[in-house]
Amino acid sequence: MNVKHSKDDVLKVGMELFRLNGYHNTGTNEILKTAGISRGSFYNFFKDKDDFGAQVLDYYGVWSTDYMKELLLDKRLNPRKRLIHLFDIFVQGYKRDNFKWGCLLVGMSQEVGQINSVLTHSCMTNFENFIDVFQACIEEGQKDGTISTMQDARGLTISMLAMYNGALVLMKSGMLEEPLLAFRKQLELMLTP
Amino acid sequence: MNVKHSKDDVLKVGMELFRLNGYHNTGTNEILKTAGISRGSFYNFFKDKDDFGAQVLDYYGVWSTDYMKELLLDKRLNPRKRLIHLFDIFVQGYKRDNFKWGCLLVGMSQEVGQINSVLTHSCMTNFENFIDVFQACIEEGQKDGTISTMQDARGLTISMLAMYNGALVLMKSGMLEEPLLAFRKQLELMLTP
DNA sequence: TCTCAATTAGACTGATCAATCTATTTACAA
DNA sequence: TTGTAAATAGATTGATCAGTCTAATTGAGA
Repeated sequence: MNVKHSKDDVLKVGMELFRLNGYHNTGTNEILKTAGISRGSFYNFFKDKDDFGAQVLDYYGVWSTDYMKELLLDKRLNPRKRLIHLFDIFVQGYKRDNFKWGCLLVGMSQEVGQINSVLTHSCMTNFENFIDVFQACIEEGQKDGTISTMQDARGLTISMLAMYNGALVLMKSGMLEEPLLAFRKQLELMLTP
Repeated sequence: MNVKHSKDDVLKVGMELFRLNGYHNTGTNEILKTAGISRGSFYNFFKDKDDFGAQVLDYYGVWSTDYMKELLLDKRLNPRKRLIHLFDIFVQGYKRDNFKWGCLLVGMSQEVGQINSVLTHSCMTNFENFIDVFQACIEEGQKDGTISTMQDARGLTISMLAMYNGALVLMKSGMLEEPLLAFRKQLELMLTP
């Protein structure tokens, strides 16, 4: 027990550094130092930095969707309220940490050149997973009448996540809470039937 | 006339490369080679890469807002139709180039670590300029009744731009046209009174 | 035409990058 | 306890990075 430097610990460090400072802006030395492991261990765990990056993306994806599913499957609230509650919690979290965290998928997908990279593909796969989780909740809400049917479930899901991602972009650019509040307001409008 | 290698030419090259492949992922050598100038000229024009990056951001900001103003001040359409027309043209443009371009502000703001960078500040300033341009149009539409007043002008503007930025993120991640279409549909819903 | 400062060319520098390599330690099975 | 493979340490490597430096070229004013 108490395995000090497991692979997951390094992935967590990578996730945090990449979210804070970007992928290319974070060197392997910083990762090694922060995680407290040696270069030998790192390259024993991961083929190269891109492989590490892809595994960090998946780690982030699983870490996020696990938490989201927990909230989006909570039958004590109707689907619309579940969504609003989830985003409220997310916004709270960003605020608590002074808006320093970005979304890893957003950051890396923009940073990585599009052709020929493992990372681009990994970003899209994880985005699609996000969409699936939210879409299920929205479909449920559209069926029981608690969510607007003005746009089909997938379109509404993508619009909603796009607006959320964009709000995070503005937040991290220095606008802090304002875009999150605007999103919060518009979210309610777009979900309400 | 026909000044081959003006400062603006280099800025344009930087804008394109940064939009395609990101800031840290684009080396000065690639910029020099693409623009066809020497290292000496580059460092005669720009103090360092960050200074170049900041000027590229401003170049992109002016280049964009000039075009947006042209469409958003076109009195032949009502404000709501102006906005929809503008985004339709933007979407058309991205499609024409196979969705390879991202938004420079989105990309760079996520890529650059937040503390102590000229670039972060430059991103926010340019975002604020974008917001001002759109907000004026939305205010006009809210006054003449062609745009929804469910959210105040600034909040609605930020929501709209957030959703657009987020759609571009998803587009560049490999989802191509789908997020743009979802945005297009939701845009109409959120603007209509 | 001459002068001199501004611009440009491109070799060069030191720092830093991802990645490799060898030696050593650890963990575990026999 | 011993044998062996996996895991780890960390010095090292070559490539590439941003940025500097000196020499050559250009262009405008006298």
